[in-house]
Amino acid sequence: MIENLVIVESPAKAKTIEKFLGKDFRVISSFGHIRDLVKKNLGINIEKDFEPVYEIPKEKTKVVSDLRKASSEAKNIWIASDEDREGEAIAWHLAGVLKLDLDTTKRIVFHEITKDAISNAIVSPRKIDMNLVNSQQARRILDRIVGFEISPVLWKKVQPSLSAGRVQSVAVRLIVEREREIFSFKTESSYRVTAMFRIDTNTASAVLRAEASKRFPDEKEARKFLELCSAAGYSVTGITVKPGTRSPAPPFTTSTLQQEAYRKLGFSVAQTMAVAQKLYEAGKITYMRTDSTNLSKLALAKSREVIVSEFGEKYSKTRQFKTKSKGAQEAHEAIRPAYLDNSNVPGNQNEKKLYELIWKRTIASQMADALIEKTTISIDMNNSPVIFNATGEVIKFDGFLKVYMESTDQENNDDERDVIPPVKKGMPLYYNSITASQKFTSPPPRYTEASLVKKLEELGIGRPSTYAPTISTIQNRGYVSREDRPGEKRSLKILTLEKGKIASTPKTELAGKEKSKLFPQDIGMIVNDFLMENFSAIVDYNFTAEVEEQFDEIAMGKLKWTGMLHDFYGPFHKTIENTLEKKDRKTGVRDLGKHPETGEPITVRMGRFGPVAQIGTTENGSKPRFASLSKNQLLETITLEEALNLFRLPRSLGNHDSDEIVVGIGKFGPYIRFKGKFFSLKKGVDDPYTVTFERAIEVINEKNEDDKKKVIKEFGDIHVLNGRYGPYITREKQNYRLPKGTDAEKLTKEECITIIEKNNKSKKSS
DNA sequence: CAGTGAGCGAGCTTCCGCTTGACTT
Repeated sequence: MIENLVIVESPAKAKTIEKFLGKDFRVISSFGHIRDLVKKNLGINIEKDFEPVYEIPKEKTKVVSDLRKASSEAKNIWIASDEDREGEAIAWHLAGVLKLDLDTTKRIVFHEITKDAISNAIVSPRKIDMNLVNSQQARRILDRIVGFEISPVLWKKVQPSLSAGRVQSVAVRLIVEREREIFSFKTESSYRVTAMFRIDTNTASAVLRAEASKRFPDEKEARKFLELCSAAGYSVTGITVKPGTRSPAPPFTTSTLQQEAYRKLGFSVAQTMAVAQKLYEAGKITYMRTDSTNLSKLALAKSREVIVSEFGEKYSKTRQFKTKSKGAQEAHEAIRPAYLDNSNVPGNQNEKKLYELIWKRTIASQMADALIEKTTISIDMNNSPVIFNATGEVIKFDGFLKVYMESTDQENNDDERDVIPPVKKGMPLYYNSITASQKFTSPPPRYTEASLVKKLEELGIGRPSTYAPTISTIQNRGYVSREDRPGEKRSLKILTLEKGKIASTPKTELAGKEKSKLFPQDIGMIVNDFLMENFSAIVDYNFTAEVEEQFDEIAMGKLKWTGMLHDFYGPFHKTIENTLEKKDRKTGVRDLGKHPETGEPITVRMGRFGPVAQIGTTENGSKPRFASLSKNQLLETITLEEALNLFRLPRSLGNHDSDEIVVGIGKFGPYIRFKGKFFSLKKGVDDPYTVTFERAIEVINEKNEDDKKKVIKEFGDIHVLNGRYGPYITREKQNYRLPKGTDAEKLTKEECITIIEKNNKSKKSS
């Protein structure tokens, strides 16, 4: 039996700490919270002053029995859960479940996982802070009330199984509102003029790229200006050289790691967290769910050592960054390598890449500023007030840039900076070419998973442990979807002045191409509008910040937690009742107009099986016709013409071999149906609205030919087929893998049956 | 794999934050 027991939240942390504490201490983990509000029902006695009803969730029973056993064997128990609201509550629940005396239970916290910090903590325990615990209870209960009272209203008024919550509903709102900004955005264009000057009459001399200080609204104005340019004389009128500095970004928090891993490595938010978890469990990095940019003294000293030996003394600059995000609780360090001398680690490709990113970011944060020199040259025209500006940037000292440069969300960076050739004030310049290119304004960008996390963090909504799950939730509910869009070609004009002549070149560019962006879905927009109409206080961007202030007051002992909940619940519950009393349901219905031939009304709305278009009504006994909207069409933006088009499918192409050929659009895109079989139409090759009878037969024959090639052997209902991953056996819609090294061509019926039986056995036994 | 839109209704769904595996393909 070991006398001393320390309980922490994470098993990986337990392992590390046990090493520091030595033989007399046993360290075990609670795996986070061990007790929560009951799963079913509200779990709160509203009338009894919001008394919570707690239970130990099923999946925690084993952990709890292990904890009970360990604590009964120990003489001294330290509870070392994290130093924040949730950690304090975990400590309190532990004390309750393990029947520990609140007055004598030793509560300790580590600010960093080092031997000194841990030994110091052990000798100075405190009591559990009930004010902090109560602020957590208030947070937990408020979230439960919001989620479990609004969601059932959605089931009644919109659709079953929907959900609403303090965090997820705001995330959806951000995406819906951004989409509407994009709908209403009006693209404008103007002409930007850039000149390539040379510094003397010799055509081979150095070139200076400069941009006109004015843009021109249309082609006519641009052309007029180029004509002036053609006749103008140019001279350098000003040279300014400004020194500047650039500083490194702070070390990673969960949110910034997710953003950079997306920008630099293309990781999804969930993927980043999964890879980071692996690195953490292997002891390669510190804890990955943190809102702090702090580095331990040990890490600061070690970084300095590494930087000085790798790059030299002048590259080192020790910095401690202040955490600026709203509502940060700073229970952990920033995310950093556990051992800073390792610039890389063994592991799979993604682990290596993410580790390197973390190493570089951490090291760079402790390096010197980069020194830059920015040069601006202004060039006058002798026949126009418009001036040209050339800018160039020279890095005088690279500093932290030697290791790491933070990326931005902007995709096209027009801001090119060139090397400036030697010029003097008053010097004449001569143009090689001057170009006016049409430039279009772009709408605000759609959110990526990572930029949504950034926005939520700015608003102080959600926590490092919930960013990734929240993003999954709003996708799982069908509120938003992560998609690519091919974009559309758009034509633009370029006017070029060369040797006194202006030529016009038409060009095309791709506009609106999207990769892995979050798009709102119809149900997300309907739910959002419903919440905005009825629960505007909850989806207000400041709601979380306001309740957080009150949680802080509870934590400081200035506000009673049950009183706070009471003040919130009164008006909130009234709103719930008022909303339930309203008769109408929210279907997102839109009237598109009348059928051009029959005059029947045409509407779109959310139906039982999704968004649907409808011609006619059930009035006076007539039967309406229905058609599902296709993917990428929204109730809010579909036009009458597009809706009418939906009713043209499925359509018959006529009979072949005395069977009908039908063309339609299904779940998996456009298809041809013939003799009960489906033949996919390829995107961009065949259009289901215009495909002909002859072409359909071609598609059918091609597919049948391909299918024949797929068959290697046939024994009654057993087929040996060629699949994506090589040959396999199929029988009664079940597929069976071949043992390694089998020659599919030589298989006999008996051998096939043996393989099938073997496969079935191993499935049952496992 | 590739529809469905008559209407009723039993029984279900749902939150946010802590933490990791145990599951399946």
